[in-house]
Amino acid sequence: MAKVTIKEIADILGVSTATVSRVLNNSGGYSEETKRRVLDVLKQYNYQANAMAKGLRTKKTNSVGVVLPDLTNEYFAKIAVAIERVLMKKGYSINIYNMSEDANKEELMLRDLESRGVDGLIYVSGYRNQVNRVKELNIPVICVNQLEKMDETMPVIESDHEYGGYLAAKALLERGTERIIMLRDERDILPINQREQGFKAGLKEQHLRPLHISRIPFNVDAAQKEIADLLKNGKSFDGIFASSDILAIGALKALQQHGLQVPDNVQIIGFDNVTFSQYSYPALTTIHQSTDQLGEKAAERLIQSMQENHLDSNGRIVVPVHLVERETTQAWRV
Amino acid sequence: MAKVTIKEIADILGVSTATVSRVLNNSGGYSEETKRRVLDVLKQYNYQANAMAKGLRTKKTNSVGVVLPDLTNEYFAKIAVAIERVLMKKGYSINIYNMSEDANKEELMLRDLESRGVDGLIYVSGYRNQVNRVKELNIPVICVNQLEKMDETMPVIESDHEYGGYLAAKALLERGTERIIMLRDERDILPINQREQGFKAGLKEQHLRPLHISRIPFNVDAAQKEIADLLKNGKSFDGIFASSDILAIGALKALQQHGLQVPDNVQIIGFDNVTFSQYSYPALTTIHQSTDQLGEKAAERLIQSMQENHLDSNGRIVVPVHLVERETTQAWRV
DNA sequence: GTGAAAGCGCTAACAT
DNA sequence: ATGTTAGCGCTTTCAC
Repeated sequence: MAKVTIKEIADILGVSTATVSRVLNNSGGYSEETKRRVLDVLKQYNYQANAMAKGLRTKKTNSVGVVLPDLTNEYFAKIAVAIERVLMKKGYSINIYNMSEDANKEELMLRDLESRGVDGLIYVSGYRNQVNRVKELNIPVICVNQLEKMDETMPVIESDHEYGGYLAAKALLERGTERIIMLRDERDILPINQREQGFKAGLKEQHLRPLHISRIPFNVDAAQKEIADLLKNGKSFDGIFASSDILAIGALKALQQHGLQVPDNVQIIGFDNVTFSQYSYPALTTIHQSTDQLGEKAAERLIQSMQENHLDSNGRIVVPVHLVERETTQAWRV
Repeated sequence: MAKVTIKEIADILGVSTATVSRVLNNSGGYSEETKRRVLDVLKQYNYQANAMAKGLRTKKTNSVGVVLPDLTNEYFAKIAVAIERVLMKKGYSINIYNMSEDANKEELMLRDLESRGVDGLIYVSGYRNQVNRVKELNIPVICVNQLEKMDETMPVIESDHEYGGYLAAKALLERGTERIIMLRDERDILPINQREQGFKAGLKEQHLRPLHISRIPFNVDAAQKEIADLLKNGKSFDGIFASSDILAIGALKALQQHGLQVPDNVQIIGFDNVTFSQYSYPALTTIHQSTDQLGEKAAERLIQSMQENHLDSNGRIVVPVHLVERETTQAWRV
C-alpha cells in the first residue's frame, strides 16, 4: 500500500537503483534477462515513479499549463479538453488555470506556474501584456485565439474569424436580406474585430454596408435589451449578424417577445456553434469554429516546441470555419 | 531570470539555508532583525519555492485532485470552479481529471494521482467502484453527488434531489396539470432515482401517479424524439417533469414542432437550472441546484480532512434546492 | 538564534 | 552490463 520506491525494488532484486532506473527509462545498458526481471518486480509491486523526485532531478515535469478566461464557458472548456486529449496521449498531464476574468489571479498563476515548473504553456484568449509576462518563464508558449496582436515570435493558433464574418454576410445576402445590422461584443479584441471586418467586406462585395452596428456587453441579456430597444425606436431590419451565438440567442428572444417571426421577418446568423445553438427554437444558423482543431493543433505544436526545446515560432496556424445552416435563416433564394 | 534558490539567497545574506527556510515557513528561531533582512532579499529576487523539492521533502504537495465526468458540461465545470475558488484561497492548487466518460482514463488517472502525490481528492459524480479504488491512495476523499450509495465512511456532499422532485410535482399540481409524465435519464443512478422518488411522493399526496415514465439517454435529441413519439402515438398529457434541463429542452422543442403551446397546452419543469434554461423560449421553469454550494462545501470539508489528517467521515451534507419559476409553467392556480 | 548535515526519490556521470 | 556516487532544492533534526 505504501508507495514503493526504486530503492526497494533494487533491494528486492539485488541490483542497484541505477539499473532499475535504466530499465524504467529504456535507456539501455542492461541485459534482456535483467530487464525482464526488473520489469516483473516493477509490475508486481505496481511501481509508480515519484513525479516530484523525478522532476527535481530532470527539470522536466511532463506537465503543461493551460490558461483560459473562463472554464464554465463551454467554448473554452472544449478547447481545454481537446488539448488534454492530445497531451495525455504523449504522457503529459495538464494544469488548468482558470482566470475567471480576474486580474488578481494572474499573479497567483505566474507564481504557481513557476513553482510547479510546467514544461510548456498554452494561453487561450490572452491579451498581449498577459502573454508577455508569461514569456519571462522561458518555456515554450502557444497562443490560441489571442485577443491582441502578439509580437512576431509568438506562435498562434486561431480560427479564421475574418472569413467567418465574410461567410455570414454572404449567406445573409444570398437569402434575400437587405437591411442588415450587426450585434457585436463591445470589447475591442482581435477575433471580434476580424469578424466585423470580414462581415463588412462581404457586404461591400454587393455594394452594401451594415445598417447599424451595436456594441454591447458579452451576454444574452445585453443583446436582448439592445434588440428590444432598436425595435422600440422603430429601427427596421431583416437580418442580424451576431458576433457570438450568445448574442444571437438574446436577439432571438427579443424578436420573439416582440412578435416577430424568425426567419420570416428577420434572419439571424451567430458565431461559434456552441452546443446550445442547435437547441434554440428555431435552431440557430451559425459559423462553426472547431474547438477540437484549435486545441489539437495547439497541443501538437507545443509538444514539438518542448521536444526541440526552442522558444521561437514559425508563425500562425489558421483553422478554417464554416457555415452551419439551421432554422434562423431561410432557404437559399437567389 | 533563472529561478533563484534558497541556497543563493542564503549566500547573498551570509546565512545558512536553514535560516532562510525557517523564515520562509514562519517556523521561528530567528531574530526580528534577520527575519527582516531575509524577507527583503527574498522579495528583491522574487524568490519562488520549488514545489517539487518542497514536496519531495515534506510529502505534501498543496494540490488536490478533482475528478469529474465531463468538463464541457457546464454543471461540472461550475462545481470545479467553485472548488477551485475555495482551495486557491488556502494556497492549494487543483488538478482536474476529466474522465470524458471514458473507462480507460481511470487507470491513467490513478497513476497520475499517485505519481503526483495530491494531498486530497474530490470525486464528482462517481460510481462506488471508482471511488473505492481511489480510496486505496490513502488520502482524504470527498464525494459530490455520488451515483451509487457509498459505504458509511465516505463523506458526501449532495443536492436534495428527492425534495427537488417533490417540489416539481407540487408545482405542477398547483398549476392545474393532471396528466403528468416524467422524462428521465435511463441510467440507474442515485440522483435521478431520488428525483423520481420525490416526484412520485409529491403526486401521491394528491392521490395521483405519473401517467407514464420514459427512460431515455441523457441528451437533447433523445428527449425530443421520445416526446415526438408519445405525441404521435396519441398519448395525451398536460405536464412534464424532466429529470434534467437538457431533457426538458428536448421536450420543449418536440412540443413546439408539434404545434403545441407551452405552457398553455403543456407545462414543463426541468432540473439543474443550467444557464441556458433561462434563455430558451419560453424560458424554462426548473429546480435549481447550487453548484456553488456543492463545490464550496466539498472544498471546505476536504481542507478540514487534510488538516486533521484523518480519512473517515462525519456523514452527508445535503445542499438545498429550490424552484425557479419561469415561463414553461402557468401562473399559480391553486 | 544559527549552522551543519542528512535525506526525500530519482537520474546521470563516472567507474569497473 | 552493472554499481557507486553526487546532487537536484528543500526541511529538519541535532549541535553549538
